[in-house]
Amino acid sequence: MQLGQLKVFQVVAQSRTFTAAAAVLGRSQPAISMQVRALEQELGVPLVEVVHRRIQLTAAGDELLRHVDRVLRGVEALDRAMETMRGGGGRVRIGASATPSSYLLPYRLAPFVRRHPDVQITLSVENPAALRELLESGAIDVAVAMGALDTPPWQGGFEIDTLGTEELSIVLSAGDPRRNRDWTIAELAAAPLVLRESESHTRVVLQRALGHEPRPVMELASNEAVKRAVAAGLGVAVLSRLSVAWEVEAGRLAAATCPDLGGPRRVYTYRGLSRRRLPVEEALWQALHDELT
Amino acid sequence: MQLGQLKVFQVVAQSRTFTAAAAVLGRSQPAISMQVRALEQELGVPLVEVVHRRIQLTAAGDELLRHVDRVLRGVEALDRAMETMRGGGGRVRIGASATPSSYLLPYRLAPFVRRHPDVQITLSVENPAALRELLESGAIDVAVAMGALDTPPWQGGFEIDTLGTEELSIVLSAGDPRRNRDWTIAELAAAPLVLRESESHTRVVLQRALGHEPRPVMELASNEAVKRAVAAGLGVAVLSRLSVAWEVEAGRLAAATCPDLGGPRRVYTYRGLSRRRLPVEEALWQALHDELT
DNA sequence: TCACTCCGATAAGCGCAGCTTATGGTAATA
DNA sequence: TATTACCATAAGCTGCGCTTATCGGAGTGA
Repeated sequence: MQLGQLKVFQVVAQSRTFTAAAAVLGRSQPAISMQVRALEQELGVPLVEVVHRRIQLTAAGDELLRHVDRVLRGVEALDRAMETMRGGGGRVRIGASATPSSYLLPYRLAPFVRRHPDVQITLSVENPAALRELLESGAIDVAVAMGALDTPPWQGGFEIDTLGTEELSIVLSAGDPRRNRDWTIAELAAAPLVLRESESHTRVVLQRALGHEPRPVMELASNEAVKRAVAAGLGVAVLSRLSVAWEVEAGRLAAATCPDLGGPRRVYTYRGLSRRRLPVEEALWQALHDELT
Repeated sequence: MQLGQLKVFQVVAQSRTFTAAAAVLGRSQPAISMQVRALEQELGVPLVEVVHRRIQLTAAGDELLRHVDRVLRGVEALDRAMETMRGGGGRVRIGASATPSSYLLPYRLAPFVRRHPDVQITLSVENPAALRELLESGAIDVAVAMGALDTPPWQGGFEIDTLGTEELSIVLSAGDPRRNRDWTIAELAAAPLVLRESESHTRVVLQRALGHEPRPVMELASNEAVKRAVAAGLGVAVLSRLSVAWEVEAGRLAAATCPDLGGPRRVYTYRGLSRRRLPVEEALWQALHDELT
């Protein structure tokens, strides 16, 4: 069965004569007759008959017409969806680790979303290992991570770019006298630490700087929970400077620096290397890096 | 766009390699590659890519797959519907005038419906003029009428058969002394008549027998209403004997005969002459006449 | 009733879409 | 590095489906 045959049948059903249907379809009359007969033979039921020089659907033809209408509407919907894709609409799936997804990406995505209101963006929060896997399997189109993702073992790997820079701050309660100065690594090691779970990138950096796995007094699942813990005087945290900027500005928390943790580090964007991309995907990638100030 | 291409895409999307998809479809690998590429070119979007030796759908391909699933499900539904038609299922539309549709057809249709529980029968009540038009336009497949329908002016007309016989009775109230005997036409002409509306076949017969248009004391829209009027003593009615059999038997009404109205007359069945028929339609036509006792 | 007209069916011919086999190139695997 | 597995390309062929030309038949008007 062919879509063309169904279309022919639909037009025939709405026409008075085969000749008229042929004119509508821009084909010759025998072509129409043959198509309809082929359809009848394939389906094994009579579909049309000519009575009083007018096309008349049989009961089977009547039933078929309903189905054909439904199928062809489905094809039209398909065409429209692809047209949208072609024209720069569609869907982009971003995966990001916690800090950029909360404190960095919203600012970068906002102008893009305003310019492309018909584009649907999905932002999921994952740890770096999951990001690699999702990107590899095609479940996300773009990954954003603070550190370097393991590059895949086979040739090519990912295309990598820089979204911006990020710096770790030592986060203190509001009145802490040790604020606004450089800490040594020894000083940090001696302080009671409130940290995110062990999969987070901050933990990796800390472990490298301390020379051993940090032993936090408390381990919490979100940046916000960590901040509240510090504010409550439970200890000292190490968080992205971006994530505490508002609270420091408002005087609810204080910050210090620690050069031994390494200076500003890049936030990386990843995407498949040789992937064939939709216009939206390309536009979003460009937007992410163009907005860099 | 071709249904075959959509099917190929669907299989490819569910396969790991083009070669595997080709095996499933029983075609060669280049055939699959070409079909997919043709689809991509026609739709103007990339659909699949091969990453890590595995087929990977792009965002557009993912979206397309959903639409393709829907369309192909629609085609399957279509096939099933046609299979039903082919196998003797389906729908038959009958048009009949009031008396046969109430007092004759139910008995004839009952055994057929019992034997074909998946067949949908539509029975609509129409006057003879409407029946002709509906049959002619294909809106009904079979017509049942008491008298002869005007045969269409062009060659062929309808196929006509006899469903059974019917006789007009004079209907009287239960205690009427004039029951159970032959009336003369003059006697009938002198009686106060309660009749159906002027389009009914009974009126045509009466008019012919009386030599003029009958002048009823009351004109009612249904057989049941006429019976109640007679029972209430409003006058005398002329109705099909079949339609009052129950009431006469129960003693609620009485009947008389009138040879001048003509003896038993046939109830005719009509259908289009050269119409191509489904198995159901043929079976119903046969059943209508086979059940004749 | 007969000629006229309109429409669908049939036949012959042809162009092209789409399949096949054969082969080359490339990425993952040992 | 050799091997394997897979996709892309090329060339050739088959057959589907279109076209034009023509016939036959049914409805229409004088």
